[in-house]
Amino acid sequence: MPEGHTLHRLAHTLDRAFAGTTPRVTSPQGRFVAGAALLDGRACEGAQAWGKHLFVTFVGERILNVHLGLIGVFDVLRYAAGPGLAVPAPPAVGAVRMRLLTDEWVADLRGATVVEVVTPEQQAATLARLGPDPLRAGEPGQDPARSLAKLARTDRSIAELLMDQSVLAGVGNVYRCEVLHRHRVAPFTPGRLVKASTWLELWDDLVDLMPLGVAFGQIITLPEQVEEAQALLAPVRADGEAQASGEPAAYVVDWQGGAEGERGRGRGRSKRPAYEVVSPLPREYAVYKRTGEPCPRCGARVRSQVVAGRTLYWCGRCQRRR
DNA sequence: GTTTAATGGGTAT
DNA sequence: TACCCCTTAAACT
Repeated sequence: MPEGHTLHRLAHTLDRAFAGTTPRVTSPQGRFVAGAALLDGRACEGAQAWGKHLFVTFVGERILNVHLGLIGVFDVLRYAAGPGLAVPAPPAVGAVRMRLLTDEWVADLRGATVVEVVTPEQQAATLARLGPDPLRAGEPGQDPARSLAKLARTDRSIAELLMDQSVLAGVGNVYRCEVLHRHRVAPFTPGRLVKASTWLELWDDLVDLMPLGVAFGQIITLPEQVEEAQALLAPVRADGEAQASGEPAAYVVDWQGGAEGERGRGRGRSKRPAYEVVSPLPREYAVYKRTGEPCPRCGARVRSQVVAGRTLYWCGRCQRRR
């Protein structure tokens, strides 16, 4: 279920699980056997995400590149309470393209559109094609002003531009619908008519919102939920130990929630292991997937339309073009 | 048992 | 704009 927040959370979890270890790398399903052999038995140096692209680096400049696409899933589970306990690894269920395994952690990848081993040069080429990532705001090159020149000379709609990863990296269909609604932006406004200030407001909002998505493992955009999520994070952010550890504070909730690693209620013959992310917040949105229902702000019916193969949702009244 | 939808994106037309 | 790839599970028959 991948927008940028999913990949950044995953990068962090994989980094915590495998950096500094030498995992076994296999392809139970058999479609990544050659690639897995290139990584098997090599020490893992770490994992990072840019937009929706995930990279796991191994010694010898071998980099695992994963893109989950629409339906890809990368399940990371701590199946043993500690290293060296000789707990049997869980069986690979379903179409597991690649498995990373230590005596403590297992990570199963399914359904991804891109799984390949790349060189640092190839990684750089991929990154060069990406626009700024709100989850990397403040880092060199991650500047929303970069996108303004593109906006100024295109008739493509703002809804389309938000999904263009070379304009903005990491936003997908849910974040685009919701952030446009939050700012009352008419989705079909051509890029050249979007004010620079509006673009920067959208960016700033995503910079605030997306870390909540990372921290809670779900997209949070309803104003009251954003407030609640920020309140839940506040004490964690203030935690001295977390600060000292150098971890991005927004990730810390995942320690306390024990998100990955808690076994949930299995449903019999499921093709995926059943562990659940524990989140205090129900999955609710203002407009996404709410066609015909009332806009939570003005009560008008939410509209939807397929745009270039993706369903766009918006409120016809408060996002009316002016 | 079969069809469909899902928070993506590439390539052909 | 259409079609293709990846996989699962819920919603249909």
